Amino acid sequence: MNIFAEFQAEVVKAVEVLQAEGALPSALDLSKLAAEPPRDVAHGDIASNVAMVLAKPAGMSPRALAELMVTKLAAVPDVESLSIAGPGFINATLKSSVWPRVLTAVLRAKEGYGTSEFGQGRKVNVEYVSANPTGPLHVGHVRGAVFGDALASLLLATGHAVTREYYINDAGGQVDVLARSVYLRYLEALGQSIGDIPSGLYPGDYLVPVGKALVAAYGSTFKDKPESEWLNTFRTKAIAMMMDLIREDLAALNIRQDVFFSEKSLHTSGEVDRTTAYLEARGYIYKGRLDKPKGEVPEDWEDREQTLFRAKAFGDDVDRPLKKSDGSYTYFASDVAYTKNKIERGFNELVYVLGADHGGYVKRLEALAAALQTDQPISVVVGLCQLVKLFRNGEPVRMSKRAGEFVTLREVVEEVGRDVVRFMMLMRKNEAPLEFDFAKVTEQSKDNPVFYVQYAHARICSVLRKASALKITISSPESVDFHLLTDESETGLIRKIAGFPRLLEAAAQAHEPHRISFYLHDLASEFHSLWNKGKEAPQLRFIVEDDIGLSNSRLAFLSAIRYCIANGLRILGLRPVEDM
RNA sequence: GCACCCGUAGCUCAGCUGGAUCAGAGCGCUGCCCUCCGAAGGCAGAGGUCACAGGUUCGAAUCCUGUCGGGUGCGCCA
Repeated sequence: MNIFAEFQAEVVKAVEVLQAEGALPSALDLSKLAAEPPRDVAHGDIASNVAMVLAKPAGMSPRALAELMVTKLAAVPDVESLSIAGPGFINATLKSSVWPRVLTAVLRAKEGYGTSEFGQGRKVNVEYVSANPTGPLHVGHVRGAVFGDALASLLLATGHAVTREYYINDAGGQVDVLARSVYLRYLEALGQSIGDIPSGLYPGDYLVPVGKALVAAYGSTFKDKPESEWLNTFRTKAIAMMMDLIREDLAALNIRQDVFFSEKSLHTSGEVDRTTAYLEARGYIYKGRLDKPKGEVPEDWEDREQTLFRAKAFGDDVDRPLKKSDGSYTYFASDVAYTKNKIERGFNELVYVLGADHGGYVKRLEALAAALQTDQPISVVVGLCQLVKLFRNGEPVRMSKRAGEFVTLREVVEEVGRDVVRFMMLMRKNEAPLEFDFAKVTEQSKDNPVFYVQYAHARICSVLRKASALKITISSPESVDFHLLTDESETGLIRKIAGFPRLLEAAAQAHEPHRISFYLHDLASEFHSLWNKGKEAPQLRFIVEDDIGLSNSRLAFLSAIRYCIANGLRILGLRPVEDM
């Protein structure tokens, strides 16, 4: 049940009636209509901007149009009263009978409350993490991982068909470096002394088990053999083991992706060749020279003719090379084939979650989709996640790869817990930088938003336990008398709960899961506030022992709040706690 | 040089895609509230020319242009 969506539908209906009567022009753009909670509760329950949005195309003043609308909307069953305010807002106050229905709907929907068919028919691919398969994930990956995962859940909850995807960069030079690094570990496992790992190779200890596994599988077969004999085998094995490691890291954050897509497979399947030919056939490829780069010029830069994709024609800053000087494909060529592959799988929307350092990719990804889309338009959404600054008791945590001091994802999760990590990553919108203080996020106080929200849930559970100990049980949702809830804190909370489905839709549309975090914090705050009112005013407590009917309503009401919090937390990927 | 992101209270940030007494929350500071379903909480005070200057319209923190300041990136690396 979404009172805003329902009212919106009534507004549209009223507009259509007025059109049929000839009072309004037949062609009107209704996409800007909104039914939203007014900023100020004194204005009523729902505010509509119809009159202001349609005034100009209808050739009427907003107030006059509002008057007209009101004559039609007055007949809507749930509406108690309507008023026209400010520049032409139509404010609706709903009948008090609406609120019990909202609560009943929550209790019936349970874990499903808030979900909708909003995105029905939209097939969305969310690609996130996609870290190179050369080692475990580190802190830098955490934010994108959590953001992508929560966004995917949010889209799923709002009715989109979602595929969570990881693109494995297993075709470039970095995986050869991995194989060579692993070869040293192999020799080491055979008892050879390898000394310091030469620079240019991956020094991490996490490769030691790979060396051992290779000895277990092949014995000393590859000892003293030229690279050409072992490179492929070692690379394949190492990538597989690194991906296992990465999957475990992700699991520690409660992340499970549906598709792990291999870049290499695009080459072996011939898709890169095919897509290149496809672009060629459309005249999107030409031979040409690029200008010298403006910033820091790489030392080995040379002016030469290249095979270029006309990215500029699709909004990119420069045309992009498809082949290297040795004739092999560039990474970008794989991207072309990969995008084509996604489009052929039928996605309407491609979401890319990237780190802020990949901001320069946005235009080329959009250009690719534009060039490759067929009859169905593809929308591209890029979620850029800004850096996370780590602190420990206010002191910045230094991370330098040289000194080997980089913090792994696993270390962070193990130190503060996965729910805390997830929630903190979602307390900011993705494009804002984020501060993460190890000490603060584990603090058990209201300063810590994770705790604050979890505490509200636990408190509710505590009351429900208490009630059940007193043998007060909640009757069926239909028989609860919610009209007994009349305090303004109570009605305020009910309104808040009623707004949950709308919030999820808006968050999904904007691709902003952080809105859920803020909503939950607000909801928790209103709940804690009501709780404290009960200290001063015993008649406001949830359990009123000499009034079973009232207690019953309040407990059912509490359950509704609880579903709301729990559902929000679950979409963010956290477990609601019943006890702390 | 170019592109993208950001600029809101002393600090960290919201502001629901242009709405209404809208300039907000938390922290910090000050003063209150436990005989009580969890005080691990709550209530109240205070603070900002929404970086700056123009523009668009019924209406701008929000959209456009320019300036200043911070971040990121900019050929065959992935």
